[in-house]
Amino acid sequence: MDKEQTPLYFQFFTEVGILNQLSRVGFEAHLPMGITLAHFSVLNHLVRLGDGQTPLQIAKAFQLPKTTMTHTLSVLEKRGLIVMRPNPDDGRSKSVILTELGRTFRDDAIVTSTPYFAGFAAQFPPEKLKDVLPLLAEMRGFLDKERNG
Amino acid sequence: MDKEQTPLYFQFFTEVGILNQLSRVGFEAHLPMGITLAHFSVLNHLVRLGDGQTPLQIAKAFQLPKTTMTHTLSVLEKRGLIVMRPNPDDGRSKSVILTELGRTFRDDAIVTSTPYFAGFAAQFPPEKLKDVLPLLAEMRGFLDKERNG
DNA sequence: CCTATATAGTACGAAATCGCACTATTGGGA
DNA sequence: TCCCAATAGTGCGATTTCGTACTATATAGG
Repeated sequence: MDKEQTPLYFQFFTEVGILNQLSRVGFEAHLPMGITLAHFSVLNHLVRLGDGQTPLQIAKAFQLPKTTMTHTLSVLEKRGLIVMRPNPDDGRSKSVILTELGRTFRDDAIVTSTPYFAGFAAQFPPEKLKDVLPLLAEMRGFLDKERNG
Repeated sequence: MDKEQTPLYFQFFTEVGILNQLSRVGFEAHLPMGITLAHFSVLNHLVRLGDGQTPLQIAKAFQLPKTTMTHTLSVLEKRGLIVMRPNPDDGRSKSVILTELGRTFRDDAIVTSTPYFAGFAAQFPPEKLKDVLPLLAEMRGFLDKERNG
């Protein structure tokens, strides 16, 4: 790699970090007090891909350490948004199940945050996102592969 | 906004979050134990834009709360990478100065992390980054503006 | 000049993040 | 069958993040 290019890559990841920071804070402003993006993301993930997954599967989906997921899930369970059942297929494992409250909570959060996304969408139409999403996903895949192998 | 589009925006910000997560962990693996991306970013910022800035200026540059920056700077000072001087122009404020150790530490970190970026650069050449950087910067600007007013 | 309001930084406490070490369980050989 | 290495989850402690409230200083308006 040309040495001159290094700052460009720093800048790119810095920009990604700030974008993440800003979008997180903006979105959390539309969530009920005490609910973080991490909490919502897990609920959303379970609704989209189906519940019954193990904590480790969820942790891997977000590229987070399993201890972080243990903590997040314990908060969600304390709030009655999920329940943790023993995994019938594996005695070491658990099965994360959405409660009815968790499901409606997720749906409500999407509704209340719609204005936030609408403002953003007015400025950045879907086509623009679709242009860059494949690249971001490819980068994610590359870094993921590099991390594991 | 078309309601059908909401998941696209969720997906976009989720992808940004995971990318941030992966790049942070990957980069921190090349930093000395106990040094985080947040620490390095501040040092890098001071080298690039010049030191003598106030804590609040730095916090704003990264869109972080000033209390977070107070903590980060206290760690950097404890490690001898910066010094905090009173700001001669404003008695309420401080002036963040790089030490020689801080400067060389930053330079060394860039060197040791070069292989990490080289692998990434081989897969994603500079042109690809330059294609998306303006859009990301525009998004950052929009969210920043929305946040403040 | 004086007062009120705004601003810079910090102390503090709560929550999130995460590495390490531990337990329980599994599953693949000897 | 019996190990034993690998895996899932958690307890614990250190660090980071960040909101609230506070102190000190600056600045504008009367």
